[in-house]
Amino acid sequence: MVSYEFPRPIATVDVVLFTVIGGQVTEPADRASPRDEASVQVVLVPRRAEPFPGAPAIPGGYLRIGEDADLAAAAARVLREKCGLREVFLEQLFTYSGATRDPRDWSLTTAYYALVPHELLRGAAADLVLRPADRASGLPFDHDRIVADGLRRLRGKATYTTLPTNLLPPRFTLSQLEEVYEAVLGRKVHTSSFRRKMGELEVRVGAEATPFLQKTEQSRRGKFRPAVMYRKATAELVSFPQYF
Amino acid sequence: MVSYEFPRPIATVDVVLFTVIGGQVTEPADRASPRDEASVQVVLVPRRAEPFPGAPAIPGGYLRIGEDADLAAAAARVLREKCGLREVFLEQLFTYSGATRDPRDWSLTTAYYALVPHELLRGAAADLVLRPADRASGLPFDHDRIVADGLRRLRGKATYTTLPTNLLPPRFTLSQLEEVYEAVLGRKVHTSSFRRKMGELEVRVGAEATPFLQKTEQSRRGKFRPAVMYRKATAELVSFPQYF
DNA sequence: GGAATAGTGTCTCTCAGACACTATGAC
DNA sequence: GTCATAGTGTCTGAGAGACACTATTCC
Repeated sequence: MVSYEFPRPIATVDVVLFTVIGGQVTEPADRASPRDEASVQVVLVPRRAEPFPGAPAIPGGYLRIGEDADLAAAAARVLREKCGLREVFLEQLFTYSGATRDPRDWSLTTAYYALVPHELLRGAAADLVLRPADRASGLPFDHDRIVADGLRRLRGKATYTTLPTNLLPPRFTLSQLEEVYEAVLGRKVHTSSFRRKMGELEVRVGAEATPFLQKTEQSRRGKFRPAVMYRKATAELVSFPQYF
Repeated sequence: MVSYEFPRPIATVDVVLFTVIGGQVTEPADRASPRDEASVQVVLVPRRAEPFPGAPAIPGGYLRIGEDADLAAAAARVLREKCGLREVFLEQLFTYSGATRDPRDWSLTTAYYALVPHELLRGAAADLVLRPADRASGLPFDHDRIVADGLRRLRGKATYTTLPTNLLPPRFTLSQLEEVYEAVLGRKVHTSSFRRKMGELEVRVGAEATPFLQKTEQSRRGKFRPAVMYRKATAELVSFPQYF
């Protein structure tokens, strides 16, 4: 039997890009203000094309089968072209589809979510818009739902993995890490328990186990007691033995 | 700016269908043999079309944009047409893509995984092939990887949700439920702890909480002590407060 | 010294793991 | 009674939650 070809749908990719601002995460070390809370933001880009030109939307675009090796490569290209970002954490979220979600034709979009430390955004594209991730609504297409799903995934994985470390630069303090977790989870964590669990977390490198968090010689200096800066032992996601 | 149309990829859906056989799950109540372990099986269908005609593969097919409302509907149609199944648990797994995964063209397939009690398979299509899910290999395309990913998802969700209940008929005993969890997780669980956690599990129905497992008047009779049969309070997935 | 943040020590209480125990029905 | 499965009671040990405490820096 010869394979019969069916009409093909529109195929696109969309990226929910998250970052964290506020608190100790982005403030200069010498800031004087009392601690304000860090918050998760979603990065939007004004649409250039029809439909909805000008409306802030999550970055996305057509799959280019002559150019993209696979969907992940297409998502990375979108981040590069629309946000000026390279080498950020990127993971597939969900594929949304349907006869009516795009006014033009039956369409299918594979959504990815990405995490970026805020400092990397500052040198990137100029037309980026930040919105609090839990209050993003009124976006075109089904982007409201995609953002909500991405945030849910981020929250879920934050409870048992080191995923939120990807929202910080390579060197960070434990206070910053705690703030990022609190921003993502939407609640305070117990400082002592948090440090205990983080400090006990190990990662296998071949046969031997090494601590996931490695002390560096650097410290972050501000108006008060300096904080030790840590780096990750691996870029991989690491799971906690138990929940938070 | 007028939207420029790019060439579209092949779009298909594939379904990893799991079931559990053996042990108390499928044996007749009066069987005399000593308990053999239950095991997770993946359901395969011999391919009818090129490429790889005749080879057992996970059921799949072209997306039909004139017929399918969305990808989930396409997956449900595939289960109906190729396996004779309706109304089984079905959830999106991952979208696989690339220029080379299908010899014909740049292709994209959204994989779903589905769970079915074995008794529903007996009245279904005749050409179905069962394979132990953890030893399925040599399948066409990238189906080996898709099955492995589906099994990993099933295992992962089994540790914190009631997902494996979908591998049992509407009425089941706690022993059967334990066997299904053991088959999925690939290890024994502690009977006492398992029953304690299952028994304590509650589900919110509006404002009030009711037990997830509801006793029925029926009991499952065999050669030995009869077992109380339970039913689920809800078809929804329920999460445990903690891990197993 | 005070203010503010960084970081630690330790108690408690919950709950999963362990396992011995009882219960029921066919024979 | 025995056999086999169904189902329970209870101890314990690990570890998250709670919170008081100490440490370091700038002023």
